[in-house]
Amino acid sequence: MSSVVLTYEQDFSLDQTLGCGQVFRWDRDDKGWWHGVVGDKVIRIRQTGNRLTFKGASSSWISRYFSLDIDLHPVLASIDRDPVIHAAIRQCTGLRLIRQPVWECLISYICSTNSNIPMIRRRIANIAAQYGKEIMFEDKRYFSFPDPSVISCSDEHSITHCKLGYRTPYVMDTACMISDVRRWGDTITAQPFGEARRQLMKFPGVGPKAADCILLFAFQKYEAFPVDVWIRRIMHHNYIKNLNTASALTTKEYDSIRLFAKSYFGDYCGYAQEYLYAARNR
DNA sequence: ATCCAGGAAAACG
DNA sequence: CGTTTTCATGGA
Repeated sequence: MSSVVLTYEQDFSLDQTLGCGQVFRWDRDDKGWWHGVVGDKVIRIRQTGNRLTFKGASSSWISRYFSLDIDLHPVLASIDRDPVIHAAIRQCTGLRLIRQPVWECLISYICSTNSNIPMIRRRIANIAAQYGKEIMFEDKRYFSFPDPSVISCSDEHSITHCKLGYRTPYVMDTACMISDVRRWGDTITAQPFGEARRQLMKFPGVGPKAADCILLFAFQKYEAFPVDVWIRRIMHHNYIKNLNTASALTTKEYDSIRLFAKSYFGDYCGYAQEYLYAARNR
């Protein structure tokens, strides 16, 4: 078991960060221990005050995954522009955007459409149990998230156990597109925001919302501002009064919301989005 | 039964 | 081009 002591500048909350809905493979027990699978690692971690205690990964890995290397104060100061976002920041103190593995994040948000978080979690767990490698950790079984080639080479029948619904062909076809491209994520990382977004949206099942989530959670492109039904409501209620929320969210309205957010909150509007989302109704 | 959930694609005018 | 319908699943 290793531990690191957080400095004041790091201002980190493990519970806020893992519980806000940005990631789907972590669970918290009643004693405050979190267990999660990231890549082929199983990690056990807990926070007591300013100390993180964990096993399953190195200190440098933990620091990078949870973005502890980023000074949060100037980020939050830049988005803290009004009482609404200010209250959300105070309510969710220590929430950080983590660095997710890109391939798993891509599939996760393809699986997220028109669903609630428990359903998304179940689908991803099903995919890992069906195709991942078994990992024993403290006498319990966990499953890594499978590589693209494992899914693309599988038969059509086995994936039906994952209960992906109409998303099944999206996941299969995306796996096929990725499986023969080595380190495809590097090409996305190298692109500026707009071009990276367009390239992500070429994958079947990836529209504006999924692309923005992937850019934010896996590629650290903090100018992304994902607009889901919750964020749309929050923005309508607090920032943009003349939205017609009775009808479906069109591409034009989606862009008007995210571009407003970009100009209003600035280059870290993605952080504003996540604080507003995390503070939605708790 | 009806509606909703971190939407996207296809079909329709 | 913008708008409407369909898609599969499970919980409330």
